[in-house]
Amino acid sequence: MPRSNAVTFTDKKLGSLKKRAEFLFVREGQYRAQGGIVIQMRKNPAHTTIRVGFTATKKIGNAVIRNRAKRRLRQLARQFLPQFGAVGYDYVFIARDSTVGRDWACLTQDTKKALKALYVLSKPA
RNA sequence: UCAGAGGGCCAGACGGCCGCGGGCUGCAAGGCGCGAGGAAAGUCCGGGCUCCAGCGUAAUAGGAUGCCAGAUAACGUCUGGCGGGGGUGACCCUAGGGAAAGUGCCACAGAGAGAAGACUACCUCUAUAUAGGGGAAAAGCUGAAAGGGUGCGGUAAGAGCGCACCGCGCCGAGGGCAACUCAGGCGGCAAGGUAAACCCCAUCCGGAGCAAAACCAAAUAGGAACGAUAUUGCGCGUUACGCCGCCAUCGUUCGGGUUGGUUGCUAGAGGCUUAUCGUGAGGUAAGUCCAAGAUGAAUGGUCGUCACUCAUAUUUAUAUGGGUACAGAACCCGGCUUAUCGGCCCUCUGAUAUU
Repeated sequence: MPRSNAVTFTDKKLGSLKKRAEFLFVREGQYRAQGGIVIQMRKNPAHTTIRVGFTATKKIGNAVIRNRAKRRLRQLARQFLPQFGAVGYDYVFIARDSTVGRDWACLTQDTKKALKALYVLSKPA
């Protein structure tokens, strides 16, 4: 059976990062911290789709807090990555202390600004 | 009404919009239905299940448990009872076997601390205003603890020295399955305490865990299986005995570690209702229901209305703002422990008021 993320996606469906090695790979790329969110990005020549992963460390809180933060990040990714993400890049969304408590409207603005800034970096002159 | 004791339950509700993970159905588009907890937590006990060359019997070491009876698959859990302690009471607490098997410890103070003791005070004798001898455990002092308590008799002064009551120890008819209880009798009353100190006794216990384990696909060797020959003791298992297994050579066949996927994976010591047996934990029978299954890991995001509650303001009913815990399944059950905003219900006890 072929690996699901090896299939060439033509729609806007997002792939996901699953291995620790993949997260470490993205960490070496560009990053942008904005308000209640940190986004990392790196070009991955092996894929022609947008892939995304989520990180919430123990520094943020217990399991309930971390899961809640990841759900909000996942919701943000669904809303904005198909529109503002760069194809062929891997993204990692990292939760901060303020991710859970921050107003949802502010969080969406943070995400849009961060993604736009990173999109510019993905198209070097 | 106030104060308190025991037990049970809930864990904000509803609706838009946008989404997620399984299942069923459909050629497809889609449709239908399901989707966190009382602790899912800590991983502290007990099981099921899976694997590990072991299995049976016995023993050693180690660990756990420790009044009695019962419940249960099992337990260190639960139920009922007994003993001890606390409370006016409802009720609560209790590791509660053995100290004449042995070892250790009991500081300091104090005259004396375990077959105790004479410092002061007391009684008495001898010389005589002080010293010495004797009696004595009643008073003082010390201490956590001073070798039964109170009263009467008794005496030089005293003392279980004698007696009564209380306490204690031993025996014990009768009651109880048992722990134990107890009518009565006997003994003048003891060489203490500590075993969540070592220890002794009784009972129980193999280890690792779903990242267990099985299968499929890809890719590769030091291996694995079967058959034949060889038959020595060695190795594995904590040890001994018994049974069994492995071992060297040849031939044939198949293929580790790792990665991905599938199974394990949710119908079970299952929930609910009724009947019945039992003081109860629970047992039995009938009916009925199917209730998450992810794997960088779904069960959500956001907005609105209402509910509860807190603060502030005042027109005492509204406005504004805040809050609505602890916490997230990861193979599954039975418990224990810990965390928890706010609220509701039931039963019982004491006090006060009224009738």
